[in-house]
Amino acid sequence: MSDTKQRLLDGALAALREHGVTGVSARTIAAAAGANQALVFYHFGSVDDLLSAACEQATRQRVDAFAERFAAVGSLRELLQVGRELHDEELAMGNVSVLAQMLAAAQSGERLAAPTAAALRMWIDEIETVLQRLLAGSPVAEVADIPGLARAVGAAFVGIELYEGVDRDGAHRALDALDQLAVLVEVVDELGPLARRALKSKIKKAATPRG
Amino acid sequence: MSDTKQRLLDGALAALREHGVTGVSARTIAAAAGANQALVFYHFGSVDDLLSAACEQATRQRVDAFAERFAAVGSLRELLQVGRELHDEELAMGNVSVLAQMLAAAQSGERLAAPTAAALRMWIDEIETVLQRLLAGSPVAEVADIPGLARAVGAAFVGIELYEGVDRDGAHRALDALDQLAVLVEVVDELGPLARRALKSKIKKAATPRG
DNA sequence: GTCTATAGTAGGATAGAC
DNA sequence: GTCTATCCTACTATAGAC
Repeated sequence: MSDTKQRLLDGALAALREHGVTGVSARTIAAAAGANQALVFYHFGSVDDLLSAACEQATRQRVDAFAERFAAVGSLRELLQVGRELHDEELAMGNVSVLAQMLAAAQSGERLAAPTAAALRMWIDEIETVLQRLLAGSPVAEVADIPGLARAVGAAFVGIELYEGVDRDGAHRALDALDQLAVLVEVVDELGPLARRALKSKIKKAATPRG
Repeated sequence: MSDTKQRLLDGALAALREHGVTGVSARTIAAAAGANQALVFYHFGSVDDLLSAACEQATRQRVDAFAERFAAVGSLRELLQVGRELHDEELAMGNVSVLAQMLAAAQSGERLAAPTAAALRMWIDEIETVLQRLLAGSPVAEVADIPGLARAVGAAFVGIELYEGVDRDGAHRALDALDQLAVLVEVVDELGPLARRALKSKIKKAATPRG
């Protein structure tokens, strides 16, 4: 990977951070990269392709950087805690959630949809692995589709990142509330075997998955 | 409200739907409204101000249209069900979640932040009212901050809307999983008084809210 | 691979006729 | 209130020198 190409990838993220998805352009990216505007097209063909590549690479790196922490997660609260660390680090790095910006742009920019979905998928896969491990043998696994839950968690996290951008206190309060809710789920999971069996039978009766 | 002004408000939503936040402009809005481009500035001063006004008005209308349905909600599953109806209706109307697009734009467009936050707040307030009613006297209310939960739910919903734009099947699966999870929460809520008291005491011990 | 220059397009915003 | 016309800026993308 040539030095310039990498600088453009980094510049794309920087431009996304600074100007947002509405203000990103070959020119703002090149300026952030300290490179010439024409090189965007020489190396990547189009701005969208550069953004896609940058999102893919950045997400890959962030996911790898958090791999050990995900592997060490032993409870839902700890999973949420890792989520908050991720959230805080992104914030400290000045990231306005690159992924969320890309998702918004991808709603109508069809060419961005697949690369963006792939990037979000990386996070979802990590979450799915953790949930699978945490919830094995729990009543939750009896009723809920784990891959579906992982998708819900990933998407919800993106939503909260966006929310934080317009209401920091509100987002903080939301995360605290989820933390408290996680306590409840864990307590249920730690119920004695008798209570759990009763719970399971109630769940079986109540569970009528909607089509 | 003059006819043209209203057509511009509708046109702003249409342009947001069709071209996304990256493709919206005074020209695309005016085209969608069947009006002259200069009228955007005459009536609203700037594109951002028009977008803010359109988002505010549209959200107000949608919230009002769902008021009775929110009032009729009697369980968490029903709340989720109303959320899905909302989601489906937005989709059928061709809305790519106007609010999510605005949130993305608001991350770096400072002038959009406050109006967008206010619009999201309308949904959050509705959710908060419902949760307050549903969870009164439940173990959940003992541990979790209801306004915080409402914020988490609202933000999560926005995230899922965005996710749907790039992976329809994945979003559907996520919502199904949440539906199944809601069953679990309800079952907990319907536990006998004895089990509930045990739960509460466990919760009290476990609950150590993070600062 | 990197630069300058430029063509062609679209955008925000205003002035002024009607 | 609405329109035309216009200014100026910024954008994508390419051509061609180096």
